[in-house]
Amino acid sequence: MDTSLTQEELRDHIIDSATRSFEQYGYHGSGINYIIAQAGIAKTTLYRHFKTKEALILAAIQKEDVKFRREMIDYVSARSESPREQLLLTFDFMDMCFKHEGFYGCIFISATSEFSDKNSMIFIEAAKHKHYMVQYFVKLAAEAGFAHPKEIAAKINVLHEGCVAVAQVNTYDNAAIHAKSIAKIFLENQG
Amino acid sequence: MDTSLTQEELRDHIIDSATRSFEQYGYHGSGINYIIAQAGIAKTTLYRHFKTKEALILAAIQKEDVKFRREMIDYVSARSESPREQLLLTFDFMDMCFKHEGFYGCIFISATSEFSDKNSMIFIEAAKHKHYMVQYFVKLAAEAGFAHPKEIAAKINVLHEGCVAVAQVNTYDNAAIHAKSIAKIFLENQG
DNA sequence: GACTTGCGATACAGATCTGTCTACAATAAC
DNA sequence: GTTATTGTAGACAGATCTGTATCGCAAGTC
Repeated sequence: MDTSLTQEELRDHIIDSATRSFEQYGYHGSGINYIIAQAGIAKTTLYRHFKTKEALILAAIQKEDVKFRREMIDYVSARSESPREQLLLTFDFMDMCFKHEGFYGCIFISATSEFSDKNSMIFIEAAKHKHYMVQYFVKLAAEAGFAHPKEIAAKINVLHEGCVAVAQVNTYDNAAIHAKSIAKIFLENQG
Repeated sequence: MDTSLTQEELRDHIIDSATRSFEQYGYHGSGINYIIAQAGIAKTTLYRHFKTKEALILAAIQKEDVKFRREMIDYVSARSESPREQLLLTFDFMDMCFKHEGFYGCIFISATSEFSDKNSMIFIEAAKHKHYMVQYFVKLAAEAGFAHPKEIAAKINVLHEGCVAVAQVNTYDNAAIHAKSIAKIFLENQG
């Protein structure tokens, strides 16, 4: 690295750099040597902060979970106070994500693809993120006064996952906008 | 292998065996040695049929594309002659897929995750499958008489991708049934 | 019966992977 | 000044990966 960083900052820098690599090349496709080259650090440094590659992956997933949800919540909270509106605004947030250069898909879905053993730590952490996402949708649906917030949330979640997958394959498909318009129609038909 | 197979049958057997491995462990996670052990063949045999691992992956993707779409079309065609009904029946087909033991997610999405370079043959072949899927939805939507079949198809596609991703993380979520009920409401509101 | 073809088994080459080790520099604490 | 800590640089071990080469066997063809 270049200039003075605290241990915490350096650790974050390693995670961020590794995350970009995981996004682009997947977990198995991202070698330790490549990761440290991208981060500009020595191998010793990486292994001082993370005992194994799996520990690095877990840290990356956990950090991305917190970051993604915080950014999403900030985005929608800044634009509306209505829970129902917020449910729909999450799709605008997704749309913004897709247009970012460096978007290659959902690293949590990728994690469950590459580590399909449902007892593995990596699968569990990735699934945890998806669970938190649904919980957030449940909260908004309940606040919006829908009769069956869990069901609403599960369906909003299907639309979210769907637009991510479509955007991953076909970047310029307005997948999030499509998902939003479906969500709108769907919510309007819930009474 | 055990008994007499034609070259074509053996080739198919290798592809099927490799596909199961790719589904469970991903492409980078499936080593050649593991694949041949699972297939019960010699390494020489594999490399006689496929020049490289990439060629094997491409063959697996192409075969799965044809197989999946044929099975889906057969499934819905056998159950209804109404294009509109068929659009909805695709979700029942997905539900059936998810309940199969050995379902680990969509190998086409996994392919685009692990090989994100949009110029790579693997990405292109995987994207081709998704394109064929949308084409099929367009055809059904047009036959059903919807005014904007392409838009309908794109949205049905979002629901498809969504329920696959949800099912991959949480197998017992009735994701396909949720997607179907959204699709139903959505189609009813298209006039 | 000789020859060809396809497959199994396995040794092997060469690359790459994860993770450890040693050596050295810079900085802060005492 | 000494010592502990944290970093860089990179050699290295050992495993694993892709792909090739060699050998033997079985079956079909001439």
